[in-house]
Amino acid sequence: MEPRQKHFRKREAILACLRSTDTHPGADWVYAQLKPEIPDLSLGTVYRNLTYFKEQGQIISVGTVQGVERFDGNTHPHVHFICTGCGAVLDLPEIAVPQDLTEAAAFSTGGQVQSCSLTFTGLCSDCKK
Amino acid sequence: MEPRQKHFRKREAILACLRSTDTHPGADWVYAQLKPEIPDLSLGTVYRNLTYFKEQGQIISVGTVQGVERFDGNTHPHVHFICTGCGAVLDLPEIAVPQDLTEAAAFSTGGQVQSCSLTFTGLCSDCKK
DNA sequence: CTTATAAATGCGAATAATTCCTATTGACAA
DNA sequence: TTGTCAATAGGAATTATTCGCATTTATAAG
Repeated sequence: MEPRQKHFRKREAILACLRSTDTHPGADWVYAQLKPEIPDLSLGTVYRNLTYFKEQGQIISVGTVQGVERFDGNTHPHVHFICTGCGAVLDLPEIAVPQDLTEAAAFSTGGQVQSCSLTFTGLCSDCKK
Repeated sequence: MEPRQKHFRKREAILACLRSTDTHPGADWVYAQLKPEIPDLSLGTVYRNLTYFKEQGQIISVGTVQGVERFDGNTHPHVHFICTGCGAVLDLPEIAVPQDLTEAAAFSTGGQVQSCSLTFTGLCSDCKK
């Protein structure tokens, strides 16, 4: 089974790579993952497409951790935990974001709320030791 | 009334500047504010002290907005709204963060939770138009 | 008073993540 | 074949942030 258009192979590979992991990686990690199988991949293309997908709402930005922006291919609303020790970003699927808060925020600002992010920061179980 | 120690005037001025505003500024804004009254202030000193205060827990980082890290002198837990149009960061004092979530997060990760941040993103009332 | 020490700072260089520029390529339609 | 337009590579450029080092200041010690 061939990929439909060679033109979009890299774009699709970048999205697929991001969706295949739960490490919430940065651009350089995605690049390093794909480079071996796509030798002529450019880092600029990774940045360009991550920005593109983010604008399209197909991925989200978890924020900047230790200087690099981290992404998440899972757009379903969920909570994150960021370890200040090792820089790991974890999902906390057990914790739900109260859904009425977004309406309250929209009312409070008088603007248009597009997304909501609840993030905990601290030391993961490994770095805690 | 003399400042106690000339040695700490700049450090104190940086903290006071951050606490005097609700704009959640970045390092360059603080520098621009203080430079006229403290002509020999260095941008490096602003960065150095913001990092220092952040480590001390006397200020918090709101996150990176359009490439620059934004700070908040108000360490009392509260919710933020970030406008993707103009880059403004607003407080949403009407919205409370459920306090039991932090315990749930600590239990869920098995680690040590140090802080919690709830942030909404969208367009402010001005940029909405 | 002099000396010593350590922290805070200024200044400019260095770093590193991200963006920008330009030529090239691939897809597709006329 | 030709034209057009989006996607890309490659590397240069940008820019926020950090680093290195000499200098200044406060404070304590001799």
